[in-house]
Amino acid sequence: MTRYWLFKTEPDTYSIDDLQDEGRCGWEGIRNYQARNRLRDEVRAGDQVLIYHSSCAVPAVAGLAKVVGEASADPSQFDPRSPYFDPKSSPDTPRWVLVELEWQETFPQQLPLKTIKEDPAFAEMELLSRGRLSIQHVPGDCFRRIVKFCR
DNA sequence: GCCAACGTTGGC
DNA sequence: GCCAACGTTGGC
Repeated sequence: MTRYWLFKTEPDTYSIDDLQDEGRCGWEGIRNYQARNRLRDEVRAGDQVLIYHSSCAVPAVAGLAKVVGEASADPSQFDPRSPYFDPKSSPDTPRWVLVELEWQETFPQQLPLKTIKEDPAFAEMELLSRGRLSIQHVPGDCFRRIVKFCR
């Protein structure tokens, strides 16, 4: 069963345009246990992922990607030069995982957080109740509404 | 840049 | 295992 997700990213660090340029990428740097557990236990190949830009002028849903690789050890946790380095993790028992994403669309029209907050149809979005969680579930009807709005 | 909300750490 | 202190996130 295809699931729908929203992954947050700071566009100054990695944006939907970067993903479009690269085509696909390992979604590295998730360092929160609840988000990690979702990546490891729930995110599956074929799932659809809305890419959300946070900590920027207009926080908004900016594009669409697809999961093409399921959870594996995030190499950045072992790299002392990476901002995501975790000295408490080891290759024997990796603490953090990543999934592989493939770019699908960079939306011509972004859907701002402001609009999501104002429209009762988006009341179930985790952006409203669990804004800090970086890997969020998206109800199917919300997903379809968002994609329709943004295209 | 502020600060509220939330997650993590570590002493007990 | 509790919880106070501390650190981080992210909208504004």
